[in-house]
Amino acid sequence: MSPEPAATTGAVPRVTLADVAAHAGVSASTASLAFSGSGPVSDATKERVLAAADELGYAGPDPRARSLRRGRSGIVGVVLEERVRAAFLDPVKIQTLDGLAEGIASLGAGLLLFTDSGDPAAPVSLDTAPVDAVVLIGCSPKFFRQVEALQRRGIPMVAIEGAPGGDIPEITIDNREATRLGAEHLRSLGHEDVATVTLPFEASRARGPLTPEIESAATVDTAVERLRGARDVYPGIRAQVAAASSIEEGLEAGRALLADAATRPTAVIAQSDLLAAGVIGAAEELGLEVPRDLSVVGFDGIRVDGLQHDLTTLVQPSVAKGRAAGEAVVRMLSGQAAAGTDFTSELHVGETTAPPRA
Amino acid sequence: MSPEPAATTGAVPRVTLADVAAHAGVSASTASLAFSGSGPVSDATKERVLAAADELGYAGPDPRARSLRRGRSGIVGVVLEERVRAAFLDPVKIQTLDGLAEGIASLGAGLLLFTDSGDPAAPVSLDTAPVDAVVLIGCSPKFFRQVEALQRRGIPMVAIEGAPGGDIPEITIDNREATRLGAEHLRSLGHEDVATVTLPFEASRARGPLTPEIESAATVDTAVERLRGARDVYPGIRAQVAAASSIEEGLEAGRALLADAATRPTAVIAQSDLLAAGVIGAAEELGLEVPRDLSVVGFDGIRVDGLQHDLTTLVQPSVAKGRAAGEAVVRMLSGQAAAGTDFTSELHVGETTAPPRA
DNA sequence: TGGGGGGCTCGAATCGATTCGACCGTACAA
DNA sequence: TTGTACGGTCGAATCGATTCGAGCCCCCCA
Repeated sequence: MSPEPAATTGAVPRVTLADVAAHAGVSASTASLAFSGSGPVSDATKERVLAAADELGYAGPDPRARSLRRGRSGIVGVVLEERVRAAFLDPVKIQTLDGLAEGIASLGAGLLLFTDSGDPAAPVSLDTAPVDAVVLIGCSPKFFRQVEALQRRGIPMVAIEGAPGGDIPEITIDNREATRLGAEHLRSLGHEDVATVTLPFEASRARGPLTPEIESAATVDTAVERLRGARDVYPGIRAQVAAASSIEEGLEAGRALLADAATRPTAVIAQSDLLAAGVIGAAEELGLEVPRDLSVVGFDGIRVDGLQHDLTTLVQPSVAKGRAAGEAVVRMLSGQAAAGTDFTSELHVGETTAPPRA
Repeated sequence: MSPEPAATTGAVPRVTLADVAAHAGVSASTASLAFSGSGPVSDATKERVLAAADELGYAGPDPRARSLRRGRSGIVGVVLEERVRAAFLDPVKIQTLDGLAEGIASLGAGLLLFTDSGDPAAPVSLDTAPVDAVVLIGCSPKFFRQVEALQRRGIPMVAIEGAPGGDIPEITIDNREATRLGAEHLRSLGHEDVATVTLPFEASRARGPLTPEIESAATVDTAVERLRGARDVYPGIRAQVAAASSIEEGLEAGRALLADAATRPTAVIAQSDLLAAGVIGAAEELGLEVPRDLSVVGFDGIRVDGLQHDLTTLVQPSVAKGRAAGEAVVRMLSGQAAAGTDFTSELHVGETTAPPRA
């Protein structure tokens, strides 16, 4: 389009605001005012500056310089402690992220993803990134070092489901109480022999029956709390640990629990809807009908893509959690204090639970 | 831990490198050297500086200032033209993102997510963010204005599947040829009556039979190219447009195509594996057996969570695409030119295709 | 006609760190 | 002993924009 000789990539002589100002015959300060819009600049001047910018091919103020001066970068960091691939397989996390994006919308900030593992030798980490605030989603205490550094720098932080340590507002849900609700629902239907499929208890993500060792080495509160809730009603409940929250893992766990007709439970409490969908799949493989032969309770209240059943589940406000975190961030950035929030989940009784077969 | 009187959030008097230097009794330049590590600084001095930093609670160089001076922010922007929620429902995009993260690993950069829609009034947009490079994933030409601004600023860009305009290296796959391969596979099996389920043709995402109007208004190359490939073999192929790439949508489309036994095709080419899974589901609802009564070909080669079949599909290198984009970015940032890449997909013959029923 | 009050514009300081070239002293080689 | 080379340190310039306070000019009103 432009008649310029298409500069080679790399050695572009950058145009600065000062150049534009000179070209327009005004001072740099005036030019700056013209760009930021609101300042007291006459329309004529503003136009002249804009025209000069256009002529010189100026693309607007350099974000780096602007952020240094303003002290704000317009970026909110999100820490996920998993690789991208793993993190985004979980619909709840995605919804939470979506809510977060909504919550910080008023900031007009972007979300900077961190999926590193807290490795202090990582090339870029939380503490070398120009973030205005940080939201930790499901993070373990191993981030403590970085969290501390950010606190020293006065960068607001909020945690969603996970205790990274430090004095950080936490957005949580009633994992234990909610699961208890689900368990009570099963008991009220008459179930006595109930099993549970749990989320991973720690980052290594082993799969198999729950052992005391696994339980005592737990770093993921969510799994622990939901298990507690189940135990509140069924103290000796049999538990099978999944390696992740997925249908696939639910299938595995379901097969393990249901294979033996003699020890087969009449109901399963899955710690996530994906796991529940897998358990249902496993039941169907074995020719069992849900809920006639097996009741299944999930957790999350997401719509599992492709699942035909209306799942009985504990609907948690996953989007709201993200939004609350976002709003807390906004509040903290405006200098106010922010407290955490504890959300409650609701039992949705669908068509996957029924009284046990007589 | 520290005996300081826990400053209130908000009004933290920030410690700067200059303060640290003064406290350590060295100049700011030396202190800087001590932090960046590699400079010629005696061990004694370095230690002294670090100790001073520790005493003062200095959390390391301010990323904003550093990025201004260095001209690099350590951030790579990713544009998705959808909301977070929608973008991450697509496993291919996630894998691509994962590959991208891998590809830029050597930069040690974070990924800054943009999901805005190219709205020029959006508060934060691509051109006000401190990014070193930008990767556009599946973006339409409506980003042109911003793309232009970034080019003026000399910020390297790479596009994956999508033509945002401008002179940008593109990472693509052989959508047309690959689909043709799948179609030829069906023809070689003897199929004559084949239908296809397509991805959306534009952002509005209407659902239903493909009409010439929809086709001529298309902005999504992927859908168009894959349709062409199918037509290369079956010129008059009946097409049903899905509103998104999901099992749910595949179910809908499958029902529409298969409902009427009289017009029922013997095979379906789905433009994604999720759609294929849905079509299979729809077939099973109708009591059809795959592949005996219906052959189904997918596209992507992802593992559909929960799908029991070994899907016949066109396996595309989704992770490699991301990685290639990442590597191109790295190359461009080091001043070299980078060209696009056209990847090829491979036909994986699974258990969802067979000769049509005699 | 003089004084007051806006509306615009400008100069200069500032954000915080990095980096280049200069400088200094010491140790080693000639 | 003188020259040289080098490791270590420092000053000052620089990155590019924002912002505060001062100053200027013009208009309006008394």
